[in-house]
Amino acid sequence: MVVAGVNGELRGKQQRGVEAQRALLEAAGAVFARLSYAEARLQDIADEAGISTGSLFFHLGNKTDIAHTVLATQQERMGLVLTEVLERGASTLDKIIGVFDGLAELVASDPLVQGGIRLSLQPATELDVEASTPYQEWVAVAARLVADGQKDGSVRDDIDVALAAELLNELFVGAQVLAGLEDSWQSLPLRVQRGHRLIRGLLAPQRAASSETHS
Amino acid sequence: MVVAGVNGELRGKQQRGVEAQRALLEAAGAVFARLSYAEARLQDIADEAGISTGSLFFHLGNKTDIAHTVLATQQERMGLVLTEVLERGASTLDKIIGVFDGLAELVASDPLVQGGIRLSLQPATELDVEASTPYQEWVAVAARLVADGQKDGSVRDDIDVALAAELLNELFVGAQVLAGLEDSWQSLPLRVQRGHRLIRGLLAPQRAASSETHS
Amino acid sequence: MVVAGVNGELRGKQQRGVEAQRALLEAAGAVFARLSYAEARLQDIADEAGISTGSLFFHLGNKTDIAHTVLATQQERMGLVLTEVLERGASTLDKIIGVFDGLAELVASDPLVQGGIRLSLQPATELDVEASTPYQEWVAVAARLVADGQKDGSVRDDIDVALAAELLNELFVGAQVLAGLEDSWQSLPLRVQRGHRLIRGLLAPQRAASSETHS
Amino acid sequence: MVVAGVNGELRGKQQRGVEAQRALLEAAGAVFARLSYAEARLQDIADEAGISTGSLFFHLGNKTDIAHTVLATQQERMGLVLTEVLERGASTLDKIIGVFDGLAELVASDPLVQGGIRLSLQPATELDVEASTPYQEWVAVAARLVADGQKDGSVRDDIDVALAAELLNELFVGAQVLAGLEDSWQSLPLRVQRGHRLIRGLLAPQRAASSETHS
DNA sequence: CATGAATGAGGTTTCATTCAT
DNA sequence: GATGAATGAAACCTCATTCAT
Repeated sequence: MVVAGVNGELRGKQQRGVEAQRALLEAAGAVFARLSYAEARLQDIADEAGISTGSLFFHLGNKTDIAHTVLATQQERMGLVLTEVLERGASTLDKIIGVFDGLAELVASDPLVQGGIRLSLQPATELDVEASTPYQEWVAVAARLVADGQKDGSVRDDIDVALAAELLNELFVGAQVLAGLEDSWQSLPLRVQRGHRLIRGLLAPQRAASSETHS
Repeated sequence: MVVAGVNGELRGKQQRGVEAQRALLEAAGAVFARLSYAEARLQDIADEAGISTGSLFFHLGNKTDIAHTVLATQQERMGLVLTEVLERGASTLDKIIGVFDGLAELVASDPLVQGGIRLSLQPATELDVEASTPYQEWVAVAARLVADGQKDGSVRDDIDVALAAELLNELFVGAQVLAGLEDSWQSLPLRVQRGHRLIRGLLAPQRAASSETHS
Repeated sequence: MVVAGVNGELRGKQQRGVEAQRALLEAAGAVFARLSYAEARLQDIADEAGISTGSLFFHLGNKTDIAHTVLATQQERMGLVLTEVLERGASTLDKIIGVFDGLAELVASDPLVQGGIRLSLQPATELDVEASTPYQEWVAVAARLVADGQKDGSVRDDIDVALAAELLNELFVGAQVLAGLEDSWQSLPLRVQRGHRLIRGLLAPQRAASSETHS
Repeated sequence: MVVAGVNGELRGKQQRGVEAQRALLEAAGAVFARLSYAEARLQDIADEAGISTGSLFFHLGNKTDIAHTVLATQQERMGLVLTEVLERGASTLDKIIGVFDGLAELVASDPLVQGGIRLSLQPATELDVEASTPYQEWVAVAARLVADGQKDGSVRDDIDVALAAELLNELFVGAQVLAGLEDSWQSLPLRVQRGHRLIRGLLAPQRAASSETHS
């Protein structure tokens, strides 16, 4: 059938284009993960992807366009982890910890996400503006979860929700940064795990006190 | 004495040189505080200091030299805060918190230190290597303090020293990074203060439990 | 006849090709009319024609090929106007003025001709050579017409034919250029009309003197 | 005297800078005189001036900056010719013709002015806006002169001032363009001289009719 | 010591042209 | 025939570094 042929061709070409774009993005993320925005050369990205700089421009546009797309994709993937964890049946406190673990796992295994993190931590004049806003969003997410936990009883009542959210965020960001410097995020899941006790101590109801945090 | 006179003159010249160098370093730090290493132009630093690029080279050398000197000076100043706090008569736990407060104050008020922080958080290929080691040193400092606290009884016994040191470091780094993004570190002292309760909850002996952390 | 059929088919195909080529040429002319040769991108032409760059090459070849074809077509169309006007029954002086009017009308209404004008007025290293020769041809045409006018009495005798031809050409070129800058040649017919009196004053026999040129 | 020395040095440096800038501008004008804006490479200009592209940027800035400066300098030089001619004691009609001659001489001998002309005749998207306005100014100048001529009697009364100014402009622009194509403006003074009779025929009072225009 | 003009390598971006589909 | 992804050369621009004054 001609129609089918045409469709197939179109899908084939689109498919190729989309795939190439995805591959290029991964390469870009990997480069931004190990070089600062200004230091990363488009040539590096093109080499990493095995294509020419001309094609790079064709598919992803500007250097700033590339960075923005990496950032957007990173947010998307982190958002996916969030929703996936939230769908699990568990106490809210367990979900909070699950989110940390899930994100740590994602960061440790996905170079594009690593690149996004590096980008969002830099003061790149060319990108700025929305670079820092994601962190505010994550604080909001944390606050919502803590409040939910208070409703279902898995988080103690006498806690300042905003403060707790801020501290959780600082802790995670600190772990991210240090893991990034130390071993390219390979140790992030471990670092997060080592923080479980502190988090439970901070959030869990008083019963047994926060003795878990301690050896 | 003639010799003394000559020495005095020399010292005067050296002095002048040192002062000029110090002023240039401050300018460099301020620039690195708002621009990434690769984005910062030597012209920017020269402009900020009100001198010519030629003089900049004469006094501070290479771009990498400049960055290294900024980093070294930052470490020096942070070290000064540390020793100063440790000399105070107080329980070790109070000293730990005092160090955090002192460093936060320093970071918030000293552009050169801000520049050093930015530099040490970047994956600048040209600098690297020793960039990340300072953080390990601070972890070691924290570990030593926690252990001291256990000896004088201001820190609970049943704690994993290394783990606690790591967590303290992560918390401080996270606060640093987020304060840097949010308002150029102006909010860092406040952020650190808001963490006091969590730290006491983590470290203080069990008596009243960690109820302080909560509102 | 089979042969005829084949021929017809071929002619049909050729016909289609020729039509497509013509449409593409119009698009090319329109682009060259508003962008300099070097600034005009083949992509612009393809977009204007609503086809792909690949097809553009198939039909029109090189960028230089395209420009040359536009120039040739422009000359062709201007030549058509010339022969058409010359076939009218009228005094030679009226024909001269008629040629000016006809060309002005053509330029104002035909984007391809506009493109050709722009191309022939540029010092495009890639094209050059023959770009300027057309103007010499038009001077020759003018000279021939002025001489003819002297023979049929519609042009005064005591005139330097070559000089008059040169001046007529300068006047027309000047009007073209200024109309092009001012409003994309929309005002060219008007500009030429406003020159009628000057031309008649220059060429017409002495009877009433050149009082017509004046208000 | 120290002050004198400092002043001398400053003036020396400034002097050098200004001279270098002037030399570069001349080179830029020469290049724009033979290549279209888009075709002219900064390398060409730097080569013509015997310096590096870096210095070119240092002294003249952007490519657009360079073009704008060339255009401004061209206008300035043409304005100088205008005022110089107008200061001569002569009838207004003679001044009008004197302006044409003076400008023709300038154009023929000054490569920077030639470059300015080429630039102002191109539809360079990057420059546009003020590129075409100079011509309107010259029409205004012509109109003023023609009106002045009517007052002192050197120009006939029964003439449409605006129309005459427009025609004079067209004639000069046409001569410019054709002389540029033919022999890089070397023939422009001659071309303008050959137009003297036509101009006098157009503007001079009726007495002897415009018989001068004719051989 | 200080200045700022000069350099040149290197980065980003553009675009004519080709070719597999 | 038609498409558009791919290429690579070349253009513009930036900036660390040097050096004559």
